Amino acid sequence: MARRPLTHPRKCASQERSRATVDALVEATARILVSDGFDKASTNRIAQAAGVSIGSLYQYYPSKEALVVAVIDRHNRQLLTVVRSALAEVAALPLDQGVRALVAAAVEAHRADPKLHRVLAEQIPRTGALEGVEAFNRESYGLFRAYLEDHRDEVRAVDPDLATFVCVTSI
Amino acid sequence: MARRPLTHPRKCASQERSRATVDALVEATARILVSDGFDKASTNRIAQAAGVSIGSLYQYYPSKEALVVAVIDRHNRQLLTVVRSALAEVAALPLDQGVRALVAAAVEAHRADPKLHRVLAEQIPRTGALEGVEAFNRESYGLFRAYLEDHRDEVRAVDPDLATFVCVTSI
DNA sequence: GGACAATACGAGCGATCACTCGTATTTCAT
DNA sequence: ATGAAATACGAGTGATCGCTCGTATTGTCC
Repeated sequence: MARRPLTHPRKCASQERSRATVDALVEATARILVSDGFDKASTNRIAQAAGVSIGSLYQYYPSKEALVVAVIDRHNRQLLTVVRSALAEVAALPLDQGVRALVAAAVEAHRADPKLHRVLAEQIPRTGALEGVEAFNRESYGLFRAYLEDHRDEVRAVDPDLATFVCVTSI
Repeated sequence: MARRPLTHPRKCASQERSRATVDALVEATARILVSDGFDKASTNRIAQAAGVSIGSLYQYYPSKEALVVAVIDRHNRQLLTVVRSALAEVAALPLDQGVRALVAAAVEAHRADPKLHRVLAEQIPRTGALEGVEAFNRESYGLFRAYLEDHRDEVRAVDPDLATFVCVTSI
């Protein structure tokens, strides 16, 4: 049977030292993905850029795909905290101002590293990291939905949140 | 000095046989680019898919990039004939109907092989095929501009053509 | 039919890839 | 202090990459 490459971390880092190693690996992976793209991001180069031996890399991630998935997860977590805090800040504002502020925040968030977002989005199908991404989308959707229902003044449809995310994502 | 890879065909095919070889190579390159993407499209596999030896491939194209450029050029030529005939068909219509028909034609044209278009667009910067693409854009722009000036009824700006192309392209 | 160019062929080269494994070093509970 | 577990290391493996080059085949012209 054709084995699809493993995409889960191999072991969790229990000591301080190894946690630093894992962080360096994920960070270096993101950096190389941005500067060179997925296929030029060889495991050897990632390890070198992270200041970590190739052996240590494979001690924590069983494949190149697993590393990319780790970057995707981290990116999702970061985005989610941004979304959460943005919605919290806006919760009390009237809807039109609130939406305006949210769009501004989203654009700002994506201006941080649009290229990373693009590269990661391209690799989602290849790595099969759909579950995590969908969880992210579900939570964002739920939060925004709650915000909308708190301000059920001028509700036209419940689609706009999705539309907004699609737009921002494709930027 | 760092040599950038050559992107021009190595020699022109003078006999019938070799023209068939070149056609098969470009066709196979397009097919593999669509199905597997740029980096999985190895020259060995392209040659095999074209039913051509690897040696013959390098007799006509000095590099993998040159092959991709050939595919881009062919794609541009095909698109240009579509644009030309669409504008010719629409020349007599009033502006609003004409634009509508043009947009429909553009969408239809891109539905033919959107994935090829996407892959090629991604490789344009890497291959430096900008000249040809810009020539294509210039000609399209010129043709559309002429159409607009023939119907200078409701002209708001001359930008719309560019905007239209950007939109359609990104689809 | 003979000579010469055009075309086609594919084994193979060096580089790089993702990845393994045996070994050295560090951490930490005892 | 000590021994086991955790961590780090990097040379090395087989596969594949882009690409070269010597050779065989086909077409053209006299």
